[in-house]
Amino acid sequence: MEKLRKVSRQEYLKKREKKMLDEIRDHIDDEKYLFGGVNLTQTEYREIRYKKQIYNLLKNTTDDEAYDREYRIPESHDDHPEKRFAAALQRYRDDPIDESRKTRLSEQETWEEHQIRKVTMKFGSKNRKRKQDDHDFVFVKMPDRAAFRNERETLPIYSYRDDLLRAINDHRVLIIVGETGSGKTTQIPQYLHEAGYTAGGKMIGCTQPRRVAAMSVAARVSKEMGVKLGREVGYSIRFEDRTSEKTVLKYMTDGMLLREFLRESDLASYSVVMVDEAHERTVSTDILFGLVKDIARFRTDLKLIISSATLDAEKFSDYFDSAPIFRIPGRRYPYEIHYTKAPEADPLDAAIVTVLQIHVSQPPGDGDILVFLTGQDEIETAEEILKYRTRRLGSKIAELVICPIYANLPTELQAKIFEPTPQGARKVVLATNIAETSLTIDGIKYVVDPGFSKMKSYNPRTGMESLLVRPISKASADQRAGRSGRTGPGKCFRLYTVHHFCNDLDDNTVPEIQRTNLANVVLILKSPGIKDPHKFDFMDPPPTEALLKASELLYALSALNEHGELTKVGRRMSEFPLDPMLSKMIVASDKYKCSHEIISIAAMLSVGNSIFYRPKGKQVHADNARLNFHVRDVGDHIALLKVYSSWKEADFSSQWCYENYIQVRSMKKARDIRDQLEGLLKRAEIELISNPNDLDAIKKAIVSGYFPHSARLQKNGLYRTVKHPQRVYIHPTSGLAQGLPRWVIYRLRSTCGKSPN
DNA sequence: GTTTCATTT
Repeated sequence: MEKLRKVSRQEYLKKREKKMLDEIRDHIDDEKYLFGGVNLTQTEYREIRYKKQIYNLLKNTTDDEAYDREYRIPESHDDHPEKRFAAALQRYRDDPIDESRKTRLSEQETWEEHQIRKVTMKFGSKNRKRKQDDHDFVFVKMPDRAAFRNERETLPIYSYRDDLLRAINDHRVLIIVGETGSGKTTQIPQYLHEAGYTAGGKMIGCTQPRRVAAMSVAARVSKEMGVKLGREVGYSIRFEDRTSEKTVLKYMTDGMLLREFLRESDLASYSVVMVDEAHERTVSTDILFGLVKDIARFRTDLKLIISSATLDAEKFSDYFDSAPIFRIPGRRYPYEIHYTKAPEADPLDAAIVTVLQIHVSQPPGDGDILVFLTGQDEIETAEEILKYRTRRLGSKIAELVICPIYANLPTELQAKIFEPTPQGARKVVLATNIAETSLTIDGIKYVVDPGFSKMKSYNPRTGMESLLVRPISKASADQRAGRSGRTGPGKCFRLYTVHHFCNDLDDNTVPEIQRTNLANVVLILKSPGIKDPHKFDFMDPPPTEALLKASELLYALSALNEHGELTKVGRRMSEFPLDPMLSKMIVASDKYKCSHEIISIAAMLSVGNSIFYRPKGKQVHADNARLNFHVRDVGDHIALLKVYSSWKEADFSSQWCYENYIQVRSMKKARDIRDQLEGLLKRAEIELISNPNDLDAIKKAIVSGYFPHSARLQKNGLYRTVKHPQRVYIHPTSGLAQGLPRWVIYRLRSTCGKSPN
């Protein structure tokens, strides 16, 4: 009975999908353009063939287990952190400003003072001593050259130099465990160079997950070696290649090495590849693992170094056929960890109270406070409350300088966290995860960790990505704690219980490759001729269904043929470092003679964050400014194009951006991406043609990339996606929110929709 | 009915 119902529901869905496809055909005059030059009957035909292929694939994987593998989709947490945050935010917004609540406030005041007095009691119990990592290289001051030799020799790694070189000589793959501060990133490549691994012009490549890291480490090493940056020592990141013929030590982002691999699939110009910060498990590092492991099998002269933080060392070793592990101690200060005795009902409130407690009970000037919060909204709220409460305490306490920091904060405001704290005051830094790995702030002694962060997750069933507030992992909690006391011993206040830490938190954060849309990954894996991404040697395989979903999308975009092989279109698409739907859009623009406009749109869309600046208190002005770019119900893509061309007409002026509530940084990034895309057109055999007035042509090109994300207006005013029966609605900030066109194409988590008519 | 942690090619 149960089974029957299931099957009939599937059939029902299938029928409905077909019906919707039929309806599309009825509503669109030019049926060719909606499906990128393929008429519908053919699409249906392909769909059937593709379903068959998936069926075969599944049959070949044999075990149902693989198919049913647990998807790493975060389940809704029992106590709904999001709801709790939302409620807390609301409460605080209503709270302090309202005059009629004075009685309640004075009660709160008494309570607060009471709390502050008993501060030492509260965190007295349950200490756990931990060691602490010392320094990254990003903001290290450069001493003069004469001092370098000495300084190099005082690094912890120096005493292991000979053993290390012997181990590398004896093994093809070596796992190196060394905490930050051991000097591995700067020293190992130099040791290898001194030992002759760069003879014959071969390079030593060292990958970093972040651009700044690659740049600054290269700068540091070139100074240590006394050579000009970009000559013997260089770096290679997107938009900037500072290497030359002479370069032997090359620092680069992991994504960059991946792109290089697509051009030179045996990495012949390298004698050593060092994958640094491997524990961060970025998608690029994870793919590199598989590729590099494969290369090392036939290139016996290639040395492989995987360097990671302590926790996963055995796992890395297992993956690389029991490669030996080499441990190097770091240079650390001790830090204490304090837990709460009982769980906190309201993490934001607890964090604020803790900050005030620390501030009042500890002498000013002994160290600053770092608080980890989940996002911009929460940081802004916390800032308001803290300002309000410290103002009320007035001269009873020392000054508290509040510094918010998150990636989307305009750069000039970000600089504030690096300003030294004034005499007699204390700085409290309210940060997102950005302070966990990407930047280090001097002078932090106290860390307040409520134990949550926002995480991207991908649901392969619906093809939807979402951002959820989730408890962090143990590794992440330790990383946060380690941020205390870079300058001396520190303290970390965890706003949860020891029990929660030990029993509820995962050991490690789920690797990104298991919670992301894999379309791009599959396209990359297809290009060098890896026959089956399902058989790719992932260290942590992504869910089978996510891979299938990705292949299915690429097939629909005609990047793969019915045998799962890369087509000509697919090859042209893979030239672009973009999401496949955007790449397809560009490839299609060749046909519609509007590549000039489409690459602008693609660049604007692929700037990670929003182009529009919407500061608190000025939302109305910002929204009005944005409306200037929407001419009637023309769609948000066209609006983005207008933003870009207006900026260009204004000579790329920053002033213009301020006047129009546009993020300068995002626009500059869009311009960089656009320039790069323009350069790549030739490789993909696309002509650069401008056709700014034919909006229909532009829309057609967009649709041929984005048709898998189309949704149709229903009678009740909501939209329903075509591919999966999923209810969606247009974000109120979209230019289409009022018009409600019959059809839209959409981009998830974003303010973009557009009508195809 | 009003958003979005962090990265990267």
